[in-house]
Amino acid sequence: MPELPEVESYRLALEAELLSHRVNAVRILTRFVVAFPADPVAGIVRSRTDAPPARARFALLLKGDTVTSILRHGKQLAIIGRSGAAVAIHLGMTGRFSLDAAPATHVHVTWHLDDGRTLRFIDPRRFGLVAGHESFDDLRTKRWSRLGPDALAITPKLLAVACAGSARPIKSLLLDQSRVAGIGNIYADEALFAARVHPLEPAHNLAPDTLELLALQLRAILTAAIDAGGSTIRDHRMLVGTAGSYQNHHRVYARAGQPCNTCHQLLVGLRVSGRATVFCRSCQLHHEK
DNA sequence: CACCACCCCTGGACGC
DNA sequence: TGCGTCCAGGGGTGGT
Repeated sequence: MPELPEVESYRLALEAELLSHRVNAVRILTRFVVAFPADPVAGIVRSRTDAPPARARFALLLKGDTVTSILRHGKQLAIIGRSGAAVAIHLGMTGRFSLDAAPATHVHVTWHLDDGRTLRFIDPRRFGLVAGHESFDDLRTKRWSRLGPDALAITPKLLAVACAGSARPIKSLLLDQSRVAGIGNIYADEALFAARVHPLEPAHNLAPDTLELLALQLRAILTAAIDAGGSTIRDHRMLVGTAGSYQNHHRVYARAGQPCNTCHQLLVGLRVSGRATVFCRSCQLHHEK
């Protein structure tokens, strides 16, 4: 569920709360969600049956380190320590952070701070990942190099490059993190509606002015969603338990069968790349090149 | 390269 | 109340 706006909201909150704080201790409660790129395949997949991490590995998760910066690319975060170590965090579908002392289930990793607070990584479905890297350079090379340009900084030119030569439906392409990083099912549908683009339109058919509008709408919607603290669907919560409010601005997501806000025709649901997709048949047209 | 089925998981909604 | 079933949908893998 967390897409770029939700992850960026976490980044801003973590920046405000963690910067210049020391991590006294790190605990791994679920080895399953933790990976170290030095492991044979863990650069890509998490290490399922590994022995407990060696003591030195905890330094890669910032034990004894001081947080100096928090970065984001697409839906992934990097928490950087003064030593240079960098922790990559991918929230998957149900991952979240908590600084609450309140008890929680599905807590997998905890960072115990110098002021007594505890940062928790919580993820019921365990699709998320916490990965310790020796440096941000290592993290970027092994993890972020496979991602396309960040969606928040997308330009018509970058979007045109991403779409070039691809006959895939534009919605599939927007969801492909190696083409553009950060867009998930909610914001893909919202941006396509705002740009009046049909989700099944082959990507290479989009005319320059359509690409320009789509890039513009993507940035506008992602920015507005960040300003609203993201979308709160089900129990997604921000760092200290507050909810985002952008779900109140969704115009098509999860609204199949309801009237279009613009033309009042009933919105249509279909599946694209296995994802539930909602669009308006009269507002979102196939475009001719 | 693109698409698909399948898998990793749990919780909430819904029908009976 | 409780049980079975479906759905949510990020992303890796392996097959066609």
